[in-house]
Amino acid sequence: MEEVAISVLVSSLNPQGRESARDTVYRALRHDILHLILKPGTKMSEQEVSERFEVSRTPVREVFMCLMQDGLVEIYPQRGTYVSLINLEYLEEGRYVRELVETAVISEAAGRLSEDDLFRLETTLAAQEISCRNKDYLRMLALDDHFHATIFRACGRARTWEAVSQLSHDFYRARVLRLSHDFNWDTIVRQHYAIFEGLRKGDKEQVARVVREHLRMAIMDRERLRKEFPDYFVQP
Amino acid sequence: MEEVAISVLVSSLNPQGRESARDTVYRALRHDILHLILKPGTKMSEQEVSERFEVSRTPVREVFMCLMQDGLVEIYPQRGTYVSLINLEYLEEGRYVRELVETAVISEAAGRLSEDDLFRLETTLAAQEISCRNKDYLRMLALDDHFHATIFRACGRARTWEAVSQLSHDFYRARVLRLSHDFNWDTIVRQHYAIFEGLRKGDKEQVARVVREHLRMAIMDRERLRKEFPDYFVQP
DNA sequence: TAAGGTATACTAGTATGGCAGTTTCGTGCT
DNA sequence: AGCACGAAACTGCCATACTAGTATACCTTA
Repeated sequence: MEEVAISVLVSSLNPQGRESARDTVYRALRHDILHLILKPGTKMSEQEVSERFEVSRTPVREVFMCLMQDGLVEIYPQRGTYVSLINLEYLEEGRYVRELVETAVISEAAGRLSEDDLFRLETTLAAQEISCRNKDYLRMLALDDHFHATIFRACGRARTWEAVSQLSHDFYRARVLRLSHDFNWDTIVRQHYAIFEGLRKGDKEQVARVVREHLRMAIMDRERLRKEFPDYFVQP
Repeated sequence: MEEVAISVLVSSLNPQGRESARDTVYRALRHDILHLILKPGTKMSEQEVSERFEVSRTPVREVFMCLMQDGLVEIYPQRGTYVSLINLEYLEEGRYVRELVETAVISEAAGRLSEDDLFRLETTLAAQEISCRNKDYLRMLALDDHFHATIFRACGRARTWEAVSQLSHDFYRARVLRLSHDFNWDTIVRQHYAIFEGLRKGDKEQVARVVREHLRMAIMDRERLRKEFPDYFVQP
């Protein structure tokens, strides 16, 4: 059921439907990095990955390049490729831009969504409630992003969402990191409902306010995170 | 003297200083596509490119991948790779996001720039006046971007600028296209001066207003462009 | 024992060849 | 003349071999 997140992330790889070895490896590694299965700072050898996926080094190499462009790995020629560390400055930058763009886009969307769009959002909300009850946090995270992505797409801003997401990789990883701890997803679901209602009623003020609140809530205690996982972060 | 633009564009390819064959080809092709030397819709064969740059097909392949991620080419497996057409929707989307982000960032920057930053901006302005007098339009374009990039970088938002630029490739190509026609760069330089003054005085209102005006001015007559270069654009 | 230099085992970068699709164009048949 | 078929010439995809640069462990030497 990871497809919710993945379909958003990859999408633009192959104009046709077919999936190359490259796409497979790219999806897998990207997923593993974003979900901290591959921990920041880990060394990734082309050889090792090519053996794990049973492909040659060529597609792996290309995947590494893409991941570097995404800012997810760093390649040091003749030395090695490493999962990039989480950069708190990048994190804040991503969050800031997202707040900026999303409040604007969502105000624009208020009252303009089609019945179809609203249905999609409501369905996602239902899924969120279930996942929340089951304490399936990773799926919650995916659905959270899916909710926001749907709104962007509904206003014809799919590319904007992708660009903003691109900038928010460290934000995402930090959110995953925080999952191991507490955190009340109830609040998030409630906020989503508030956004949904605001969108339906067309209340620009409300949706902008809630979204801002929603994203600011995600400003977690960074120092604590850094204390707890010191070698996951770049030192300032 | 293209370095002004290029250094901004590439930057993050190689953590070290050295440049691989891949980087060279990437830079060159990217430049050629953005400046319409390679026209939208052109077929690009791996073979042809590898011969032109006297490298093997492997780095060329990798460059094609990167360009696809940038949205500058489209790869159809077993058929060919083509320079992507300009999409007016993407163009407007890029312009919209840029307006949104840049007005916010620049208001934030007002009154907070260091002497060093202001000096850099003023130097760029001087260069612009010269290029304007010489009617060196391509350099004007590069300097225009450089001016804005400098502001972003000065507020520690370099990555934001890159992400926004990424989204603005079609916007950029359209600007290049328009260069062949009229257009009063004087106005642009004057606006830049106004921005500069506003930044120095710390007048948030002024800079935001001018930037918005500045970017809206770039809303060119799209229909005319499409009429004139019909096969450069995707049909809606 | 400690320091320095060298050999070796890595790394990523590049070149090349073979494969499997797709397109194109020429040939032969109707 | 027009249409269908097939061969050939592309395309990108992947595997493999080789090059060159880097880190490290070990051995030599002072």
